[in-house]
Amino acid sequence: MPLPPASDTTTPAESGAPQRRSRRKEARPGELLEAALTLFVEKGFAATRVEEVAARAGVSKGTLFLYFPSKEELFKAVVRETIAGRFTEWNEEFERFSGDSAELVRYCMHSWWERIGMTPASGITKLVMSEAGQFPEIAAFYQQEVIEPGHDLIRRILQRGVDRGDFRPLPMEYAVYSLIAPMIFLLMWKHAMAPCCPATAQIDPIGFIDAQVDLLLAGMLAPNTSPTPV
Amino acid sequence: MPLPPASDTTTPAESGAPQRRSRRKEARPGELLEAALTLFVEKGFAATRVEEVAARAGVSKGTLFLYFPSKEELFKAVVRETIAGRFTEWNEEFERFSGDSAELVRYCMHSWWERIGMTPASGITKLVMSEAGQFPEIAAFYQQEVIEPGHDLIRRILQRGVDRGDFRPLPMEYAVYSLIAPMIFLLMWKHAMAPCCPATAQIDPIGFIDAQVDLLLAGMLAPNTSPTPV
Amino acid sequence: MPLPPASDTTTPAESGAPQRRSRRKEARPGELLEAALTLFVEKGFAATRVEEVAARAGVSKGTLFLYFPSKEELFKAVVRETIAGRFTEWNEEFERFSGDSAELVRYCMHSWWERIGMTPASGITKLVMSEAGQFPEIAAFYQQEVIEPGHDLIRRILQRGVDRGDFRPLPMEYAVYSLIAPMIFLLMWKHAMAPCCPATAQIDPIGFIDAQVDLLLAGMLAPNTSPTPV
Amino acid sequence: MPLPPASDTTTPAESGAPQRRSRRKEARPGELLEAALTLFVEKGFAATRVEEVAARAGVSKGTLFLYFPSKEELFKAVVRETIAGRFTEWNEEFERFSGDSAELVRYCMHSWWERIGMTPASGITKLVMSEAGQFPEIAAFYQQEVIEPGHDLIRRILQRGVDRGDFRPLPMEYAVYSLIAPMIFLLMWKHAMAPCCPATAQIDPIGFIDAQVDLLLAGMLAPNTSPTPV
DNA sequence: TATGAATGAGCCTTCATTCAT
DNA sequence: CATGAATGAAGGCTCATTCAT
Repeated sequence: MPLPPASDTTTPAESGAPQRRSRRKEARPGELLEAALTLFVEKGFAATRVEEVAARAGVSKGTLFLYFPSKEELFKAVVRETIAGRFTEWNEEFERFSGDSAELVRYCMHSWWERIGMTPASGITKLVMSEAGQFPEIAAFYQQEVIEPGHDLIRRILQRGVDRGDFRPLPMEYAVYSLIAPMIFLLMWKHAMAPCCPATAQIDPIGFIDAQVDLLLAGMLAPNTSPTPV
Repeated sequence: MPLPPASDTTTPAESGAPQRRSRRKEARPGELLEAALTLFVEKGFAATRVEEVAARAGVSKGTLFLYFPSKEELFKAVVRETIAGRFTEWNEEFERFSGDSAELVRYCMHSWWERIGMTPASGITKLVMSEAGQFPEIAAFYQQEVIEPGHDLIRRILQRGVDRGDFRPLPMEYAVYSLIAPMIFLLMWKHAMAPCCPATAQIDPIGFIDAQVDLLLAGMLAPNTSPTPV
Repeated sequence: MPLPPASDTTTPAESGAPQRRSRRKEARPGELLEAALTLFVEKGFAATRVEEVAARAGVSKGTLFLYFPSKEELFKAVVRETIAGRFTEWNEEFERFSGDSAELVRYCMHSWWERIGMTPASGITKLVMSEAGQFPEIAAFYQQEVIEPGHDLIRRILQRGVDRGDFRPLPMEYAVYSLIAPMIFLLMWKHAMAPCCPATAQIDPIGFIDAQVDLLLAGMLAPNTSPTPV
Repeated sequence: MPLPPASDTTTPAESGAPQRRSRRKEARPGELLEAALTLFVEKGFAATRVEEVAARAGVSKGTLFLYFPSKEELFKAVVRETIAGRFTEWNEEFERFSGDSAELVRYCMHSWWERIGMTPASGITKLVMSEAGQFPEIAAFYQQEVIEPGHDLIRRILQRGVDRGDFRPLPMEYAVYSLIAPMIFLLMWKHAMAPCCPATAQIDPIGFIDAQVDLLLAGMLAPNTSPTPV
């Protein structure tokens, strides 16, 4: 995973002496991208000031422009960085998987939650969707680099299920979205609505995912297969 | 309903001779809200200039501030006005419905598409989710006025199905989202990604809804119930 | 003359009540152009802040951008405005002139000094030459709209002298510059060096012009013509 | 002369094997001044970035500030270094000259063109005039070190002509400018307008100088002297 | 009420200058 | 000496908001 796993919200450079003008050319872009990710997700693109991003990364405004030629390019870099090359790994896992397709589906969904959904990277999708109108280019890029591969991976998983006789025949072009929709929904919920909603309206992600998988599998499983409980 | 029924994109010619140049004063706020809705949905809150909104409504920038004290208040008014009181009508329809629960579910989803999903009103949801971070109060309001009632309506529909023996027992707190998620997804897709995606990646809404309903019903129907074809 | 004759250095809006937010749409561009002319000439393009220009014109920074989309366009407008349509007038004067060519030449030079050289408009030439590297487009425009017409007018004057037998045959392509060069020199001197030079090094423009004309005419006059004293 | 005689545009290879990578420390300031001269002339003071100057001199930005405390001081140094002590040489040539004054004038002008006008050093004059408003002190310095001596040299040449009876009596204070003006004009033209003008508007320097000299001499020569052809 | 000229705070971006290495 | 990463003040430009008409 490109983002350091544990540095979610804290300021990155808090080790030892707080020396001004520290020279960390290698580390800077990463720190800036991380700060930008957090702030963009939190406040949106327009409402985030580059100065805030710089401050959160522990550098001055000018330094940011040393690494990214503009706020827009910073945004693009955030998107690119956060999603880069995650699918190779997943495709391989899928190829290696030898068990029941229902289990594979459930594993996939949980795995997505752990690696994307619950990490700050999940904010990226929300971000892209929110700002797509302003950055069609970024949206198209995201579609190509994330949605399309994800779509294909899920399609292959379902097709495997059908081919193995685990699942009954499915209308692939739409069935794929039966798995994607709950994830997108969860993510939008988490980033958009959850912070504004009362405790009673919160959603437990694990429960949510399990329930969606249960219901979908119940609809997809081949007739004489025994259902897969959680 | 706050939006005049026939005024999807053009200014309505409500009375016989609409007198091109007669400015109907009472209509002003409505025209401004409509213009604002369209532009906010299209470009987001920050990227929409009040001058554009005014121009699209056919008035001057100053006039806008005569009706709305600030851009933020305009935004809030757009959301408030656009989403009010749609559920009374739907609740009544639900109460009157006497057929099979599967049919009811399908009818609900299609009805949603026709009355919300395919109209500009659908943009509101996209808008609220995109700007929730900036307008928590509006998001909470939306949660209260739209999500909560919608949630309840769907819950009652599902409960009715279970009570009538149409559906097998369902984990209500999550099952509701099985219907909501595809709608939210469709709507975000339509407003965010679709405009940036190639023709091959487009989604046919009717096909999409039917497929989701099929699969979900297949998972929800009571064991010995005959399935509901499209 | 496009520039109001008497308002060279003073702030323009100093009549009666200093009411803020005065609405003077017609007057604004002129006031701004005048302020810009003065400041650009005085400090150069880069060293002049738009805010200063606005302040000198008695308006706020924002107002300037209401009339000129950018500092660069303001600069271009200054150049265009200051030189617009001066040559039609001069061409007509030339056509009407019926006297001796030597007198015509002398009249021309003095006339140039009175109408351009001694007015703030003269700063424009200095400005264009100084900033030509940065604004090739402006320089080309100036060449077309000012230098070329001026060149042609002088050429016709000289040709008239030769044709009438007032002057001996002249190498036109270069002789024209014999008149242009002293003007340009005087102007560069006035705007660049004069302010920095001791009193002993100052040049009296009238004396300078007369002396140049005397010497040049002495070289140009046809052999048997009696010389034209000052 | 401050500029190494052969280093007009390229880095000089003074010693036999110049050792591409051996950084001759003593040469640094010279290389920087040369780079700065070129860029300042080309783009003006404000539009030239110190980083560019450093890059062109093959050093880092920091190094530049090791030799010059500020951009302004760099500018002043460029002017100071480039123009110093050229007149001793010329004064000597003048003292040695024994021929006709008309020839001396023509020689002078051509000599100026070859040693200054056509070399990058000519850019200095353009530079000083363009930036005089920003650097009055530099302009005064230039006046003292270049204009004044040049002025005096020309005055002596003309006086010699008058004294020898080669020229008719001349109003010295202005006649001097009859020779200076064409040079300044040529130089401004070359550096400011020429790069922006169409081929038809270009000026051939040699032709220009000869024509100016011809005309001026025709006006200055004593009545019974035979004219000096090119 | 409606207008649109005017305002000015705010933001992105540049670049001369500094300084730890 | 040399480097180049880092700084931060400054300036162009935008746009929500005000207000005289």
